[in-house]
Amino acid sequence: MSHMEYGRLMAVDPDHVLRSAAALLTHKATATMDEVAKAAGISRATLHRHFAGRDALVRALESLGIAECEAALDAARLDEGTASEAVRRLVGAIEPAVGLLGFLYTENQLFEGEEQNAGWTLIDDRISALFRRGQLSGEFRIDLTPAWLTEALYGLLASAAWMVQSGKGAPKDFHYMIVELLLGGALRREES
Amino acid sequence: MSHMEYGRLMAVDPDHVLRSAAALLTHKATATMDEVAKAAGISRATLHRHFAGRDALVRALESLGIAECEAALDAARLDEGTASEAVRRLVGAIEPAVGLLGFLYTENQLFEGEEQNAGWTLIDDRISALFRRGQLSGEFRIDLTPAWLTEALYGLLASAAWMVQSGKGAPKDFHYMIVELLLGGALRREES
DNA sequence: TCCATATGAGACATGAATGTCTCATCCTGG
DNA sequence: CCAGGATGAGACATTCATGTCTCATATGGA
Repeated sequence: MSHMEYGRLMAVDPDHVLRSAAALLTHKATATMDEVAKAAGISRATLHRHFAGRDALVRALESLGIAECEAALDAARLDEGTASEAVRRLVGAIEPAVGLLGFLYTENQLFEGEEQNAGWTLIDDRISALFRRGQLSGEFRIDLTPAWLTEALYGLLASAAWMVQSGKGAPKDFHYMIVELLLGGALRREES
Repeated sequence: MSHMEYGRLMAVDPDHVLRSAAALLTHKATATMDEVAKAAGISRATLHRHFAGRDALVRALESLGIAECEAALDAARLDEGTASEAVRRLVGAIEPAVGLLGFLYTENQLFEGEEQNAGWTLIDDRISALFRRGQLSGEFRIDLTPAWLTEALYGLLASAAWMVQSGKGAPKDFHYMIVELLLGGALRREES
């Protein structure tokens, strides 16, 4: 289990370290390796034994983020039911990961020079496919590309997460805000 | 004029320096003071004479971003015509500033510890007032708060800017993508 | 012409984060 | 009980961005 206490001299659980780092870096992206280590309850030396530097740590966090996204995509069962229903399930499933995703998004270190991790492309493709399915079924309008709808979903997730984190919005409204705006837009309708 | 050439030993235009810095930091947020100086065509010493450190430079950029936002709000004439028309004008007017805004958004240094610049609150309030006006006039739905619509606009601006910058979308579609999704949503309508 | 000013170039010190290392200590399995 | 392994604590050097300083030079005004 991942909630056990880690007293001193107990074997380190790399996954526990990663999640502690994610929780810390989510609201303090400039935290030092020492702070990350303290947040995980281990020493800086041990942290460095498991992750050979800040760069490796960020890369590991990226892999964790990709894994959580893929898990959310699986859990949302994007192929079942209407596309709208699938979008609603997706937003709900991905909500626990938005903090980590927001950190990774601002970590421009990941995009400097080298090509981005192929895992993100896979995720983009799966979400784009969902929107395309909705277009083919007649649910979604076709003048907005699936790629844009995907990016827009990311942006709305980030905005809603920011609202909740800054206290300007209630966590219970997170799902409703995103889905309603993404699917319905701001304009008032006479009747649907 | 702001497009003149700055040869050596010519008096420095602080505004030109700021805009060069904004252009550079927009696509390389970790640029050093030396790179910023070179991008502006001046020496690091002179840069430091005008902005006493990176912190001051970022603060100045924040002020510039606020000023550009306010100018966009003025140019968009949010009180005239329908709220939808005002939103369209706003997106068009703020488009040139999205790069700088994106940089400032990821510069979490601005929000660590101290209170955020009151200028942002003013801007938030003006945009929120626009959405509230649309709700009172019956144009916009009332189950989405003005605060959320404002944040959502920010998120969509950032997403669209990212798409354009990464080459996944055409600059000419910037305005259409944002306005159509924000106002109309993804769902297909029979007729409006 | 002459002087004040601003700039460019570069040296230098500082501070912070990082990477590396050693050593004592404590678990855990045999 | 003992040996191997992992950890915590801390010292140490390195790197890099930054802040500060000096000096030579060129510009522009008096």
